[in-house]
Amino acid sequence: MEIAPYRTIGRLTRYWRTLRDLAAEGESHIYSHLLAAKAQVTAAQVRRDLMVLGYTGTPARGYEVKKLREHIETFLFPAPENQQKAALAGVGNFGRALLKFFSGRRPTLKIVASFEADADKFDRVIGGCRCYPIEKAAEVIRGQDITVGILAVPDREAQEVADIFVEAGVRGIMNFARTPLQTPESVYVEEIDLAMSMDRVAFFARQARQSEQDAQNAQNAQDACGAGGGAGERRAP
Amino acid sequence: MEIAPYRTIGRLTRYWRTLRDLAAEGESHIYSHLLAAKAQVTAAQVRRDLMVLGYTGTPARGYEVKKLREHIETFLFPAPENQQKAALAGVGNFGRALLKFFSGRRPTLKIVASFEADADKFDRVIGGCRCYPIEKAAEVIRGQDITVGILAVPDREAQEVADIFVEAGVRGIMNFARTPLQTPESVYVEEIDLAMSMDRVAFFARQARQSEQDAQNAQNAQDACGAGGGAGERRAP
DNA sequence: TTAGCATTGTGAATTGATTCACGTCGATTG
DNA sequence: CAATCGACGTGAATCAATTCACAATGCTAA
Repeated sequence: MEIAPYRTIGRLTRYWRTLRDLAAEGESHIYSHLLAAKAQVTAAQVRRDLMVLGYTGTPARGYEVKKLREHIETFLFPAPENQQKAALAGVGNFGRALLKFFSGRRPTLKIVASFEADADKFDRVIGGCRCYPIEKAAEVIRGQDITVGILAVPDREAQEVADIFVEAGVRGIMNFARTPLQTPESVYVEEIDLAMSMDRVAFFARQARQSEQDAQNAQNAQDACGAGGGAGERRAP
Repeated sequence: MEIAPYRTIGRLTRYWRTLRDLAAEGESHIYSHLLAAKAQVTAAQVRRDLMVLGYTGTPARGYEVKKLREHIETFLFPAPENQQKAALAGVGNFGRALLKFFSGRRPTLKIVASFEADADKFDRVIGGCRCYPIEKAAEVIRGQDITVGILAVPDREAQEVADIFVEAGVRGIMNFARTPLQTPESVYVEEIDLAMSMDRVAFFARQARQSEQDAQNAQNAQDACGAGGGAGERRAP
């Protein structure tokens, strides 16, 4: 079941984008360390990641941009004729922004339907796709063979909608609600908890500030009185 | 510098939310395995995470909801009087949605300013905070002592804005652009690459579908001809 | 008062991902 | 044509995070 570590899959899409840009700039070859620099990882990481593809570069020229890109595409994306489809639940502020954000942009996955509990929004076309009442979800998902679901509903509704989606055949979910979902083993869930990310950023930012200030204070203390305490840092004489 | 593994910090905010809900329901105590169930992790994980707090429960009653919550607050959040402030760059569809999403909701961190390159938006109040031209960013950030930045600008501008932010004193960044940022060691960056997440969800969804279909086909093949091949699954007689 | 029990806190083991380090290869150069 | 060089692929080592497993704890009930 595990074809490749999940972080590798993520990085491959970044490499793919970089290769697209490189191709646009007319580059024909690239070395692992240059690709690494552009993706902010180490060269060894790149080489390790690319092992899953079965494609190999040459020591002299590195990787062929065109070929490597094709291999990543073959590995990551379905053939265009069976493009995957996604549906979004919850057409609030955030849901609408997601619809606009993803519309057009992703050639590999298309959002083809949205669902809402609020009757005001039914049948309107928002962000390029029709909005159905949530009761029709199972029907639409089965009818259009939708495999990916995006949950932008209020926290308390997330699990319920997820259950409907999974039952109807969805096998991958992006969950923007802050309630971690319970789903069968076979369903992949990407939890995107922005409030959590925010708290974490705030925490580490505060810590960085703190340690800068501490360093500053230590500096001042040292400047003020020549004889430092027992536990302080050592400076060159 | 490393006070706790970064994943632990993230989970602590989830525990905190759960504790808030539990308190609202009038629960006074909770066991690690129940907290774990609500946060979708293992009991051992919860206990390990809580070690960083220095608070300890009792074998008989588990953790006191009120006290544990307070300890997490003390650990994660600054005192109310020096609440942290954040600024958002890029007031497009997505930026606006983020402003609305975070406004009010986060007591621990407040978005107090937004920045834009597009002159049409200057001075308007969007999502509860004033929109400044990006040129004023350094000044506003220093003036208001903003420590956290949220980047919702187009990919190619992200690095440039990040540099301005960091120079002005920002020490934590949420980056919604798909270009990984280069920043000094001391700045914490949370890369939120939605396109990457989307690709990954699509990939694993496809894989799950595939393996279900394979299983289905294997099943049909077995049903059709009684004598299975050498490598097939065994079924109970 | 004591035995029994479920739970905590944590050292040790495990798992999974990343990095190291080196044998190999193919181009280039003198 | 042989020597040199730099980059690739990958087994092994390292590092970080999670899970295991068990001694210690303090309640409950007889």
